[in-house]
Amino acid sequence: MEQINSIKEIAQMCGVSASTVSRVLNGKSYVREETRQKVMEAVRTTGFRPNMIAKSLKRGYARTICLMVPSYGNMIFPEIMRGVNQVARERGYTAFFNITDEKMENEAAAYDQMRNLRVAGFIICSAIGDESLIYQLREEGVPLVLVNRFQKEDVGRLDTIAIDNYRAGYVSTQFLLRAGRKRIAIACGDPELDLYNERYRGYADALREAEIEPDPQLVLREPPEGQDGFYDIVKRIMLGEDAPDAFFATADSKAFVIMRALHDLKIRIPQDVAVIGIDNVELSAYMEPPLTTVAQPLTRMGREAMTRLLYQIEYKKENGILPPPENITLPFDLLVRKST
Amino acid sequence: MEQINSIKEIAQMCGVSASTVSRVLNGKSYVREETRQKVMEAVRTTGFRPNMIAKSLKRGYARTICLMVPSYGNMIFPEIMRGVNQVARERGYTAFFNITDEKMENEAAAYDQMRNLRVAGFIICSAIGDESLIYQLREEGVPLVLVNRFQKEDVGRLDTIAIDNYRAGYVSTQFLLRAGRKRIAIACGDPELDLYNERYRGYADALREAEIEPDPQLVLREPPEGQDGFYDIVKRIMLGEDAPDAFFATADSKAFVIMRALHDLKIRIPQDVAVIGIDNVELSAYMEPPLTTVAQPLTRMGREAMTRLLYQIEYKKENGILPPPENITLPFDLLVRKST
DNA sequence: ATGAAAGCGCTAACAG
DNA sequence: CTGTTAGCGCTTTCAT
Repeated sequence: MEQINSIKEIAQMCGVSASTVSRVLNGKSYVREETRQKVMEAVRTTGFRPNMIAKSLKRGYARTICLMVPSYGNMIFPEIMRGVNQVARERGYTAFFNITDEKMENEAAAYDQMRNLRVAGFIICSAIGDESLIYQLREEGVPLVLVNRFQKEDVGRLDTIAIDNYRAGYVSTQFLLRAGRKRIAIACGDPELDLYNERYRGYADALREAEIEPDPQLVLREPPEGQDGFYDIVKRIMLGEDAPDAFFATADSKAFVIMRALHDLKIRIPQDVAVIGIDNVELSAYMEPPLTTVAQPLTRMGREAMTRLLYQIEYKKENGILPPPENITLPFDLLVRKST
Repeated sequence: MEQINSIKEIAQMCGVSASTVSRVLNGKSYVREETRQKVMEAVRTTGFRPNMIAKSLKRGYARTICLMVPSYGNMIFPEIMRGVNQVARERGYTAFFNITDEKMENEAAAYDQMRNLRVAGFIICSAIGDESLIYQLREEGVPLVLVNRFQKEDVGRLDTIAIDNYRAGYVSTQFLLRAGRKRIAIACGDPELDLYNERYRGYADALREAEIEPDPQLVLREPPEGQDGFYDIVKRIMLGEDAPDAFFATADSKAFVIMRALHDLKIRIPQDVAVIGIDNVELSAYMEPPLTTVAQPLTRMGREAMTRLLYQIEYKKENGILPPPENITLPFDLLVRKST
């Protein structure tokens, strides 16, 4: 059983033409049952593998997509990847990944390389910075979906998937308030990421609604070169006057750092200070105490993103253009655990 | 600036032949500087993208590789992926990923699909179970590297990368012993995974060397359907007589569960019971208390795996066959933190 | 129902 | 230094 690498060789074995083999393999056209059997048999015994590269060349694009991920930092991306991968597999697609390490130059290089590979589309958790590359893609008619990270201006112009980050911030803060917390600090994320600004807005609004004016002292921003992120900041603020009695971390990963600092200060959670996060990455439940958090449906986000991307791809094939952008907002869950 | 999709169109624009354009693009052959300029100019202004699919078809395989990952469960895989991705990018390759969710059927399907895509090779963290598929690949001359998960029999037959798991188990246990712990329980991993058996062997040998006969009571095995893994087991053993004074978790993820159980029992770590893990995933440092662990160089493992895979690919191109297998053992570090 | 031929975009002899 | 030709494996008219 030597290496058979082409439809043509199968054809010769069966005494038919390559087109016939192609037809039985794709089942698109009628073939006499007898020849069909014969071909199938040859395919089976030789272990023939259809060459997807050749198919892609003919088709003009590959049944592959690219997933762009900024980092593995806060552990939300593996779960998104998982969802993407599931749907891709179900639909005969394969996913490339690119971890950009939060560098736009890496992301740009990846777009280039991926487009040369004629991927059918992109699922993007973009590095922080300029979005013009993404608009350029869209203008050129490249199917793409932004997950989680996008700007307000993108709504209506690009396809997006996320939770309602404003609500998430609002709900978390309100929950803390209702639990009787008065001085709630917020650990903000990068202000270049709109999702964090939204979460802040929700926080501020919840506070005002409770007739508390947000205290600038309690609005914590990560230092640019922040090795340990909020660690030092938390220590400082807790040692000062008017220390907060709760922290709203705009991401679980930030909550972990905060809890670390609190533990090191021998401050009890939640008796002295409550902590709430957003994400619900897997390990949140294993923190001490287990972290109360707003759960994002991460794997589902990946699934929906891939599903939507495939819709775009198919729509474009039929209509020649991308469908109007759709902005999907997924529901979230407040998971009350022991840190509040 | 209309869409230019082929070298041929560039050629026409410049009044040269396609081969000339190919030559300047690949810089493999001499071209008159003047024509070179002209072509480059045309390429630049048209935004021409060389079609990698066509190149792959010509070459016979694609400059892509496939990374097979069983799950995102214990968080070691994202870091491996990162290393793979880095080297791939440096070397003009792109990586597909497949998350098999620990199901061999998914893995098998992925091998098929990937081979149809003519990937140049595989980096494999295999699902638990039959390895015959992998041997079949090797026999067919497919470049591949196993990372972390492999059997003793694979050594000398397949390319592998891992730490010395026996030593890791030995060192962890010895460390606990030297810290004065007497009754050290071990949380074993799936016995189908040799790396866990090795870690166990190291544990047992360290114990014997200290003239302690391993107590079967203290050898903890995860129940097959273990939702919460070791959670219940730890609770039970701690409540019984002769409770252990230390836990050696054969993976950080297991240590997290153990610590959770201990906290819930109000048992103090490390005063009452010490805990040590293996892996050093990012969050280990944020546990309460921070987890002492044997650090695997995960990103480096990914880098080395990709590097080795590329070596295999190149070797095979030159010699027609795979190089003799190499088994790479990477050094690890004992990171002493507060849980011991 | 099937075959012949052309072509997807590129590279690699082979000529000149 | 450059052009011509053939072919990588497959699909797709267009005939028959």
